[in-house]
Amino acid sequence: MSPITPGSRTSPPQPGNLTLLSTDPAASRGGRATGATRRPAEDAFAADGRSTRWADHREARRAELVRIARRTVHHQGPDVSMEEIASAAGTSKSIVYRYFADKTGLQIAVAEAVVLQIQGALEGVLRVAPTPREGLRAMVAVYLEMIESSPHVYAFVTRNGSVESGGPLGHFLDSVTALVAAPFARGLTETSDDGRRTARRPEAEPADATSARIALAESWAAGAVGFVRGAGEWWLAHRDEPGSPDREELTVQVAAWLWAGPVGLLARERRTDDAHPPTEAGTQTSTAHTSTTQEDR
Amino acid sequence: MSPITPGSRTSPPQPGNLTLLSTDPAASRGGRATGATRRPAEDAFAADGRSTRWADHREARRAELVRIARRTVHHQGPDVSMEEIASAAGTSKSIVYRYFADKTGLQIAVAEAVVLQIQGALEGVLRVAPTPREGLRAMVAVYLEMIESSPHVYAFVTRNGSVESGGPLGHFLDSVTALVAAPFARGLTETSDDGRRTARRPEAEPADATSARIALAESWAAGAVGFVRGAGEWWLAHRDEPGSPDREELTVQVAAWLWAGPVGLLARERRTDDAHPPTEAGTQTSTAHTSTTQEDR
DNA sequence: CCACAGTACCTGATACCTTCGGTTCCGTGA
DNA sequence: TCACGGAACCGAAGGTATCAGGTACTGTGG
Repeated sequence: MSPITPGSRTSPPQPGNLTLLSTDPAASRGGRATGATRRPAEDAFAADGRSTRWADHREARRAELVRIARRTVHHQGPDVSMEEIASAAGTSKSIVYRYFADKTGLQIAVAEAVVLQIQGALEGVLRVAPTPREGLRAMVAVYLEMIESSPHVYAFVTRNGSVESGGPLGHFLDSVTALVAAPFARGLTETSDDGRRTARRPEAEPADATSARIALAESWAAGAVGFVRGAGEWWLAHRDEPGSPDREELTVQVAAWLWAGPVGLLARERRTDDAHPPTEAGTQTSTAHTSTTQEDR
Repeated sequence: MSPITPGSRTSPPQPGNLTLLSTDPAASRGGRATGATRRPAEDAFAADGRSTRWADHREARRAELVRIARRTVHHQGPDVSMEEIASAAGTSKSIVYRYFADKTGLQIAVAEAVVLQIQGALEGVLRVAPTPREGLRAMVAVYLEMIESSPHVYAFVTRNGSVESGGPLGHFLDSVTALVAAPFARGLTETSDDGRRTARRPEAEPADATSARIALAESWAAGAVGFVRGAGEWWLAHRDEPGSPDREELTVQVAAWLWAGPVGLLARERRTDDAHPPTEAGTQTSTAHTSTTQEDR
């Protein structure tokens, strides 16, 4: 492959922002020299053209590498080495390492691309049928479609390389969780389950209650994503066995479960008791206290 | 540590069978010389004393290594190398590799130990309060207790090394899923949600309907485990933030969600419609068909 | 105003280091 | 003779260093 000269201005610098969910601290691992730190455009000094001239080229090249990595993973499986990816890109490892700090950086970049695509698909569906019920079903559908259409990329993106990558889940699942939590948290405050606004708690809510409600939404979202993940991976492994549902059946089933669970429960308890915090502690709160693990023996 | 000579008969050879869920194909990876293949007791030849002499020593040593590995992971984190584990055991890598085929074999063995422990704790709780509702709560509680008391071991056991390890989930999650699916599948056929027997479909059910019901139970179990996993890992990462619930609150919440979801849904639809398959396809079945991923571009 | 030297950055390659999973070999002891 | 146990060894993979180019921007002298 001939070297891409910066003057050629090959492709437009990739749609929207790749920094979705940039609040994540480890997102900075994505690229070592993305330019956000040393771009002199906002600097006091005038922009040195020798520095700025590579900006869009870098972006394009990086996106290209992400694309190639994704394709390679799709074909070769999630265990591809960096050398394989580099040679698939017609270059050598050092180039890849120039754009991504390490392998998890590349993984994060691929995950961001996939999340962006999921987000797009989701928005497309929701623009057609914007009921919350349908939104949930669309999320499940999109997730399962993705998992089926490219299980290798899914595995690559889902896998968490080491512990020290911020959260315990990979960034992909984190992003998806945030994607799911946002409308749910909104619905938790504003809308009822039939889509009509009810103006719950319009004002004068203590701050800790707010954060508790947000935490509630996030924990549910994490669990819901986990549910879809678990059911999806189970299905991926068992879908050839007799009696296993096909994707659409599973989609409907999982969406129904999730819908009947938290959303319906919240709607029900809101209908009956509003001041009561939504822990639904109807049963006793005594934990098992079985002291399950004694690792230190 | 002094070498354990085979005649010493140190510890009893670990309670019950370690071959829990031995239907799993990759469970044979657990140990290269566990004896299932070359134990001469069932062989045509008479038991050679020189061979049988080591049998219990092997078992004890293996269990000891599992214990040490677990302890080491608990302290050093899930990224310990085999050499670290070996030196923690006061020996060298080759010994470890004599008892475990590879690192995932060791991982599986540790996972089996943990699952065994979870199972024991679960049975203890259920012997006290054997209602299904309480069973679900106990499962969630045990899982979250484990995840909290030793996140490193949890991470070690949960992580799936490569793709070619049978299922996409690690054996730990597979085992836990089976653990959860079993009572649920039983309850799906026999008991109602209030614990009274209803004798549903006593006979003359087509075989495919049976397998479909089993698949339904398993998919729900996989999803439920995923839900607990997702919520638990989210909680592990966010529990220090304001508004986050403590473990007991989360336990109650998650159990309520899961209970209200599938179990309540099944109970509800059983109450209304029995012949109708439990997909609850009240809404339209048209999938999104957004064709989310095009990896091959 | 313009050519030329210098500079800043990129590309691509090869060799190298380190870590770690896994294997081989050999001595030893019951 | 058999298994044990240690230590050296191997190969793969992530990641780094350094090299030789190459191209466009910048400044300065004629």
